Amino acid sequence: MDIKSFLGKHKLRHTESREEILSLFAKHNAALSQPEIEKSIHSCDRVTIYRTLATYLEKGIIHKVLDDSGSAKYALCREEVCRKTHYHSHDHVHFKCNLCGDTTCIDEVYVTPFILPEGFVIREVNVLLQGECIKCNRQ
Amino acid sequence: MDIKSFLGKHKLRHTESREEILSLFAKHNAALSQPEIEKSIHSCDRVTIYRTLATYLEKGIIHKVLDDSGSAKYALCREEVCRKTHYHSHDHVHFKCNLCGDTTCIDEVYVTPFILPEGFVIREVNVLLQGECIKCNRQ
DNA sequence: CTGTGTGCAAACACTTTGCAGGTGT
DNA sequence: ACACCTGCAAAGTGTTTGCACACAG
Repeated sequence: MDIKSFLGKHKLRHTESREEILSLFAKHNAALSQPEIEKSIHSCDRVTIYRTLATYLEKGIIHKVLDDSGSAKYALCREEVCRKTHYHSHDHVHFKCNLCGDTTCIDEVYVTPFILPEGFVIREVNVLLQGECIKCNRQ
Repeated sequence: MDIKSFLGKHKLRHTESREEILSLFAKHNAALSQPEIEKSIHSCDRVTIYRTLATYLEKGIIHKVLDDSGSAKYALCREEVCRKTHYHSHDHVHFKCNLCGDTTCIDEVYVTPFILPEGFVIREVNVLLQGECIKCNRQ
């Protein structure tokens, strides 16, 4: 899918920074943080990366991924997920490998709904599994 | 339970900072971050709080609580939980209220085991539910 | 007395903000 | 042409480290 028209669909201007950051997300399977993006992309300023992430987050193009690494990580929203519900319900599982450090979205795993005591309202569900991923286990 | 002997049991010296920080955790139901502890305790240095948290974490007295607030939060381990398994398996649910900002441990809710594709090994399960808590909903 | 804990200073890492100038449409 | 995007500088916030001194056991 063409990035230029994708950005247009979200009423965003097509710029080099946005193109590069978005295609970096598309290439990478794992969630990315600003510091990680900065290491891969040298053509734009650090602040631009922060602002682009904020913009993409606002437009529902990426979502925040919980992580204990100290810096916020983000991952591309699957088109289907974003279309399904208006309130971004990213109720899928994230897996963080303690060996390679990658955090990836696992879409195949079903999250059993949580039942809380009456009075609680759940708006968002975040599941982070930590352990060793299939890639590291094979090496 | 007496804090002095509790610390002794973990082979830790009894000091004023440790006493204060531990009793703050005991008093509070919600998870605490270093900045929050610093606001409550003025008798010790900021760095001492970080180091005490690191020590308690190492000894399994507290555990890390996932949160999107930008600063790491910690909560007391329930005695029973820590005794049950040697590898701290804090497979309980955390609930963060978007109104009051408190993150609390919900021990009553059962977490259905997650089944991942072969090759993945799960060492830790973290569930963070976000929404509105019972306290805020009633006001 | 000895090893551990603490305070202070400083550095480091991540993130946000203001402003002037550049660019996409 | 205009609104929006970017770079630079600076400041704000959270966290770690080194070293000398203090104190618990």
